[in-house]
This record gives sequence, C-alpha cells and structure tokens, in this order.
Amino acid sequence: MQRFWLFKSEPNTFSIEDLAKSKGKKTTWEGVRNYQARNLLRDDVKRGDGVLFYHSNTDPLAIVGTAEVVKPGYPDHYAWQADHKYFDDASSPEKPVWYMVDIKLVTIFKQPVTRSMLTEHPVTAQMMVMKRGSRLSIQPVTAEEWQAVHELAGIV
DNA sequence: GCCAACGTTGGC
DNA sequence: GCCAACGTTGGC
Repeated sequence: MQRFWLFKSEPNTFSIEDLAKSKGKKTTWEGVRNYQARNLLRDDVKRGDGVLFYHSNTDPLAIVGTAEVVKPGYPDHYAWQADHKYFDDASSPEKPVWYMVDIKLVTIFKQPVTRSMLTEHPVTAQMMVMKRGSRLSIQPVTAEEWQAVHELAGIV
C-alpha cells in the first residue's frame, strides 16, 4: 500500500530546484541522523510512496512540490566515510546505523503551498509539520492531508 | 536511571 | 536575532 511522507529540507542546503537539476531528477536522501526518522526510512518508506517536499528555515516556508520514492531504505554509506560531513564512527558497512532512500521529482507546484495556506485549511492545519517544535525531518502524512495539499496547490 | 547542560532545529 | 522545543551527552 502506498504511503505518504513529508521530507523537510533547507533550500540553502538542497532545494526542489536542485532536485530538478539533478541527473534524472533523482537524488539520494542521505544525512538523516535522528533515530525516529531513521526508523521510518529503514522500515516504512517504500518504493512508490509519495513525498511532499517542504522548504524549512526560509521565506516563504512552503510545500513546494512532490517526489516519489524510487529506492527504499538502504545503509547510508556517507556515515562511514571519515572525511565526510555525515561521518559517524558508530556506523560501519558491517553494522550500519543510518539509512537513506532515493527519491525522484514528480512536480514542482506552480503555486507553492505556504505555511499560512496550510494554517487556514482545517485538514492541513493539523499536519505534524504545523505543530510547534516539530523537528522530525521525515514525517508521515495521511491520504487526506496529501489530497488537501494538492487541492491547495491547485491540482485536482 | 536520572537529569542538567548543551547543541541544533526551525518558526517567528 | 530570539527563543521554545527537542535530542543527545555525560556526570553522578
């Protein structure tokens, strides 16, 4: 069964435009270093799942498009590259600690769904990302929320 | 096992 | 720039 997720990214680091410019419009989603998010990537995010691409720490804050999971959870090999910023010596090829997935761009919204738009819609106002102090970088999204975001983006 | 200190995230 | 929320670390 297809599920839905929201992936947060700071556009300074990696924006949806960067994804659009990537080879095959695909990217690896490495560097997640939080156990709760790791568990989701490792156990629950599946090929074909839908991803809402959210720009955090920017102006305007918005869901800017969607992507699709093209490769489910596999060990994050950057964790065992000593010179890499995502290096973590607790992880190794024998005992990987961190996981990553691959995603592919589906749509850049012509109308980004801003945080203020999300606030005004009864369904999207309840999304996890809207909660104060919501820091999880990989968040589950319900089918209703997925649908409501698409309506706000002008996609029916 | 508790919890204070600290660092980071991220909205405002 | 501020600060609340949260996760992690480390002393005890």
